[in-house]
Amino acid sequence: MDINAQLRSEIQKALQYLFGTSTDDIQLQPTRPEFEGSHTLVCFPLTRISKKSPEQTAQLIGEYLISHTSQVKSYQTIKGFLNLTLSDNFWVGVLNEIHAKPGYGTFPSNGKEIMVEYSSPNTNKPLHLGHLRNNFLGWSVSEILKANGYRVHRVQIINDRGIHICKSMAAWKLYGNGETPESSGMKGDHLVGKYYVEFDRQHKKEIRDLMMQGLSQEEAERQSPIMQLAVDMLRRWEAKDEEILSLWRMMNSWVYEGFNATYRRMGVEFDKLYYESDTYLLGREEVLKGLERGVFFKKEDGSVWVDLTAEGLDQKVLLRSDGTSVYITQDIGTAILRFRDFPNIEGQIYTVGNEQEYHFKVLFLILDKLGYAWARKCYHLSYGMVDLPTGKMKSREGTVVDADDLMEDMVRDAETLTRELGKIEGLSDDEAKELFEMIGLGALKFFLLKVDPKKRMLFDPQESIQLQGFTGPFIQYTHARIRALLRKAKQEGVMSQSASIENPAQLEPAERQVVIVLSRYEEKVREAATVYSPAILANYAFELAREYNQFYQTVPVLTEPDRSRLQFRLALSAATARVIRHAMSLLGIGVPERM
RNA sequence: GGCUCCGUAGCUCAAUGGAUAGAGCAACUGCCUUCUAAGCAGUAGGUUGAAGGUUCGACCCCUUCCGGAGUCACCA
Repeated sequence: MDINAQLRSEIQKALQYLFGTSTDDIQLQPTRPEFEGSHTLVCFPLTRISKKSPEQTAQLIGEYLISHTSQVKSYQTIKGFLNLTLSDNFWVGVLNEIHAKPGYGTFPSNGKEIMVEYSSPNTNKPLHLGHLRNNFLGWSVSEILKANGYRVHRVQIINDRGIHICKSMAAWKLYGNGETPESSGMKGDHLVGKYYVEFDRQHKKEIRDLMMQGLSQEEAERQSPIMQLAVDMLRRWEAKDEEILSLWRMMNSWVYEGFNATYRRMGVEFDKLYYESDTYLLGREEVLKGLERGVFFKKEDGSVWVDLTAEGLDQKVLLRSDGTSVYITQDIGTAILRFRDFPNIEGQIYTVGNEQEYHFKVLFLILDKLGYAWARKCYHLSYGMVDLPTGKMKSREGTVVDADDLMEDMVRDAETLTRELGKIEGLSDDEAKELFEMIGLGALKFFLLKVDPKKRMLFDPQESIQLQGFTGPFIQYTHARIRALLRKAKQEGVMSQSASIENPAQLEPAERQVVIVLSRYEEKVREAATVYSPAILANYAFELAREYNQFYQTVPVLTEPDRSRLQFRLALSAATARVIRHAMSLLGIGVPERM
């Protein structure tokens, strides 16, 4: 089945036969579309072995492959490139295998477990566009790893404590008049976010007033009454003051309810949630243990540090002089707790923005220093920020794109266009609604996933609602069209009963191209996992859909009189629909039966 | 300032050190009396930020420079 591996081994045999020695460095690549063939052997590096020119080397190998293998039908050499054309017979066999393999694209269990963290929001405001990229990425990478045979645990760390939530609490206490999600009809996370914004407004106002009275900016920021209230709340929270704790629990519960609704619509789930309030103390203990063992050191003021100068970094504080935790302290605790909870995982993948690259470098080094072997298997899945045409998203400047609003907009646009195109006849209201949701979310997810995660990307709302070209809906549409075709074939009774495909005498170029693209799917699933990039599959799904559309446009299916050709085309269509569905599901995107 | 990442068509993005650097959008031209035109075919668009170097071969590796972003908190 693995065509590359087959060819590689045949080529190695050829080298052995022709030149008396071989190499593992066989450079096989897809043939460029402007040339004949499907696989290209780059022969320049082989001249060391052959002691001949690249052209001659290519020629000799080509001749050998034709006479010694069943699959290579002809070859063409251009400069040092050996382009191999495989027989149509072989390609029919390939399609047969794909067709007969329901799990094409899913690999058997490799016995390994892995943990993927994503989302991990603060609890003081609703999710935004950046969280969407994060969540879609985390979900998709999890699906990709599962398809590659891993058992995956999806988790997040919820940053539920700290000054940020106390700010929302303080503003609510002062100005909320007991407002609740029920009384206001507002989603809980948005309600709490409203008071976070309110805090900032008040804080700024108080700073202005205090500075007018002659205080410095820094003093004013600290002495502002609302800031002092928030800081006091944080102190009382750490002292387990019941009044504060119950306010904190109440407001966080509002947020969780809101988050859950957002996650539901996004289509993401988690196997286990970790809360910072549960792990920061463990982190503190671990740091203290490390201090005893001499892994860390204490400064005169009582603060605890790690020295990473030997690793090319600097010194990092782990506990403040008053003994309290900093950000990284709880991450240490969380990591250790997770490996206790899931002793069989071989590592963790942290889906976190690239602004925290330094942080994770430090974290993994610390865990390593503490003697945890798994630290070396931890990976920061670092992704680039999402920018707007107006520049960077800034919550304080109100330029943040809200996740709920955006999803709503996308679905509404999908609905408008679908109605305009008159594509909802025959659908019930529920079915239509489901379709709009699938298209809107599909467009959004695809837009965010088609770019290499590592790269920062621009989110242009105008472009994201596009449903043509390199988009999710284009691929969904291709799938729907195939399904319609297959329904009709069944209805007309032209669908073959036999499981295997008959061999048409010769393939149309468009048919052959589709099979070639289909045959590359599993290596793409592998590659996506090794580089943690859903973009690989997004690009692949697009390429497949495009290739199929070309076939669909140029080759008739249902009206084809030749029985074996008809069956081949139906099988080709069915396999394409299945691979599209599979690839899209790895992106977290559904595909419709009609649209 | 130190470190890291990024500069590819007007815009958004592709391209394991390999062929004439490819798609989508936008622009322009065609194709619905045949399986869904959210489609297909075509035209135009490039000194891959600049200059050197390594290599049979460089968007990719190395050096310098220019431009942009991130980071270097007893913030998270």
